[in-house]
Amino acid sequence: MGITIKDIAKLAGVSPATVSRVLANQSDFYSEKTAKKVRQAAKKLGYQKNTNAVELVTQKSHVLAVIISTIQTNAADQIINGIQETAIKKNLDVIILYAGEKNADLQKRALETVIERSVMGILLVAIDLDPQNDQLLKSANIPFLFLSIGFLKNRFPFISSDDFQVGYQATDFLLRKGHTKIGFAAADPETVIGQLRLAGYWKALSDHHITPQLNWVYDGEFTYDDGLAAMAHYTKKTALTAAVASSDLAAIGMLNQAQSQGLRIPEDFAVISIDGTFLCSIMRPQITSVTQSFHEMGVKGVETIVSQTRGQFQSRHTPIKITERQST
Amino acid sequence: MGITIKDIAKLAGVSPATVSRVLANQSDFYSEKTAKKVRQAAKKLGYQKNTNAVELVTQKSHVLAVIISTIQTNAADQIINGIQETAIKKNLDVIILYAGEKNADLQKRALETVIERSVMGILLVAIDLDPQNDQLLKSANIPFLFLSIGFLKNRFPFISSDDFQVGYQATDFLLRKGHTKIGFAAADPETVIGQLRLAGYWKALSDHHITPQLNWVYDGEFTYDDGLAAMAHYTKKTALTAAVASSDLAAIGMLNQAQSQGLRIPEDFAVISIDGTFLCSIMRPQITSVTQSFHEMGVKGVETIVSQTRGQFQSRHTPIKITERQST
DNA sequence: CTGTTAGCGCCTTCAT
DNA sequence: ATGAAGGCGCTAACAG
Repeated sequence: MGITIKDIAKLAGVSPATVSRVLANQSDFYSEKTAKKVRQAAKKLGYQKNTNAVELVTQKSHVLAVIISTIQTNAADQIINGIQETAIKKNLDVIILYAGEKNADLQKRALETVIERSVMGILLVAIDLDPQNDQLLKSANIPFLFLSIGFLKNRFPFISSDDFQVGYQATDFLLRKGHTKIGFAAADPETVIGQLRLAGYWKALSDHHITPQLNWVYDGEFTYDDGLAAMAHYTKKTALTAAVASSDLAAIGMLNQAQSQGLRIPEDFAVISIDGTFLCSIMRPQITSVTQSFHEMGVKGVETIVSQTRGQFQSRHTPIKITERQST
Repeated sequence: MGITIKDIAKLAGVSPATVSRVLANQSDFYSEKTAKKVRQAAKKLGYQKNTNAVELVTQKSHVLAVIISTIQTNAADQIINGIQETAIKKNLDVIILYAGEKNADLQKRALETVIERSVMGILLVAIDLDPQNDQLLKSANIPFLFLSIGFLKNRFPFISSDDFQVGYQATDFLLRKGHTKIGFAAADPETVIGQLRLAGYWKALSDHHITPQLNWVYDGEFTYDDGLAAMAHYTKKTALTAAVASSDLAAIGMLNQAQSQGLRIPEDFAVISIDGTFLCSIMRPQITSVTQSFHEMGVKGVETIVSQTRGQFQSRHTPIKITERQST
């Protein structure tokens, strides 16, 4: 294959060990003179270190793995940017693997890939881990952390928004705007996120002594099409004046459906979305949102992984805020 | 660290060599009986193979690396999906690395990371490689291919749309709609893509005996803000009735700017965008686009890499088509 | 400051 | 069908 330190050693007239020391910058273990010789030889030969060999012997890696579900919204980009920025500062290389959408096999495969390479840490972004993979993840003995998706009990450590608060504040905002008939659209009740947000929605309503009707909640899976369907349902079957959309894309679907039925936003119907990605600002009307701190999730995620090497991490919440735009 | 084949060998009462053969599924090299014993022991111990060791000795990898520039549009998602789907079929694992935006250092770092691990192939998606990294890429002796971004001379092999045709057909479409004063907005003249599309734009105009004025072309970098600025420029300084937007995001910027100035789309101003991602369908008005085959680029990219292991690949174009929507 | 030695975990001839 | 032995490229004591 390629050039090895032996080749360099020969050319520079030193031992492989010395070459290794120079190339690893183990300062104070060699003279500048030999160092120069070695570096020259390395460059001349076009040497590329063999990381497999290095990691095999050192039992260490400076690779941080990010396992991510198929991107639904652009939230993931922000998280990844946060990860990337922070990782660079810590001199870590990050590799990203896709694990599909609720696909246990792909999840397993991605996990195995990174575990077999004994990366120094694993960040799971927007991954709804299939329980059958729990053991695999745990037994790998590699620090890991979930981002963006939390858990009810203490299944695994995570960093996410406080999704109960997300649901609560979105609803509360609409309430304060004077709405009393408020829908909750396109969230997936099978996910922890969906459940928590729904609970927040209920609580906000109940705090205002409002009893939601059953069909105010229209389930979905956070998608554009779900938003479309939700709004069609609302206009046909309910007398709502506002709704919480489970994602930016769902909100866009709702807006488009509303528009095609001749509804004015926000006069006839107000929508607040959850996420607050750039989509909210480029749509017309611009979409009011509960804005999550995706970038910060990435930053904190890396910092947490780096901070310790063993043991469970403490789960945490990143801030959320209401960004008022034109759809409410 | 972890469990090794030696541990399994001991537990199963066989030699490490046998364990290796069983676990690598080298059929016909062992009896079913011992195989069963070995597999049982492996599972019981929670064995995870050490890929570093495997690749070190076999000098082979089944990891395909994707180096990608910071995502500007959602085109990259489609490419990655194509890559992922195809890679799975070929039993390859794919890892994705970010290389920032025109950042020679990050590019270099990403390249080194994957080269040092001697991946079996490198796909460079939307990467405008800094010339100082050319040598690194070439000398690594790893099959590679650029996706989505092409080159003028034969610098490197690539798969992309025919960007001259992209510019030509976008313009020609507007021409056939009856427009004679057509702008070309927000493309980066420093990129090959920008240059080719501009050339196509000119040619289409000249084929219709139209001489474009200098300020019909408004440079940018394919962004939303560039679209905004371009439209502001056009309405103030020109008498255009239509324009080609360099990307979906740029088109959205143009539309929003037009709307805020009270222009009707497409009656007062028509826009055709380049890319054709989902953004085109969720915007109102929906945006007519030159639609690229991003998914196919990913598929073909993997297939090409897998097809051979040495030598330069043949550059190719993937199809483009006009998708007419509401903005023209 | 530098060379020698002994592996890291695995695969792969070569024997048996 | 299985075991023993050597080595992939590199680092980390241990000597000097």
